[in-house]
Amino acid sequence: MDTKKITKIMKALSNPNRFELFMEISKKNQSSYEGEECFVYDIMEKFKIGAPTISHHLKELSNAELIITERKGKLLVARVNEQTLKEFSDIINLK
Amino acid sequence: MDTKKITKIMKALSNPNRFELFMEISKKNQSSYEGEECFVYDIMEKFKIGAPTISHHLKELSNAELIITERKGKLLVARVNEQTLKEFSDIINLK
DNA sequence: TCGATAATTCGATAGTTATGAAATTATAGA
DNA sequence: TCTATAATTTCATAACTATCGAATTATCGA
Repeated sequence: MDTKKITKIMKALSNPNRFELFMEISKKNQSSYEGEECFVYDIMEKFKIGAPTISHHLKELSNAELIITERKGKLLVARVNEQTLKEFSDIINLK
Repeated sequence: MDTKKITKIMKALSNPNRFELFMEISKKNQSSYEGEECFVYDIMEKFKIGAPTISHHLKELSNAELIITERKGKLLVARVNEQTLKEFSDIINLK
């Protein structure tokens, strides 16, 4: 994981709303939520920001490969990209 | 460590030049360099950016409490704030 | 196929940021 | 006190970003 990739992840998580959004997706991915799916529409209601902005933030998280999104009918399902997260935390620990 | 603090650190490390600057400071803090001090002036020559920009980046890293700076005569010494780095990596690992 | 709902795209805007040139400040040595 | 060097501050600017309203697209159910 090179500087470009790392800083892209950092930037994706540097906006408070986007960070909280990621945390929310991450939380829903926990085992305690097993079986349930993380629909962005549900999450969205927790935030005070509009749909276009959510869409923009999701794209940023997706571009940084922090999440993987998939459409289920009308709804969007998001889940954490464990691979990226692992590589990222490994690097942070090195320092 | 709350969202505001975390995202401030993320932002501080989201600029490639600033990230490399931090890594350089971090590297000089390793045990293999023990005894030597990390003078910003020395580091600066490795980067293609000017002194005012370095100054700006150092302030950002300092504001995020990622580094601690101290003046030694004409030169500036920088070292990693281990406390912040530890708290930060703990949080990244949680996710 | 039509209407409703979820999501995205487009266009605009206010705010932020990285950068450098020029000026200023701090410090050490002569 | 003068000079040279290291660092910071100030100012300007180009580029980027978060956000929203409006328009558009995708999908499902009737």
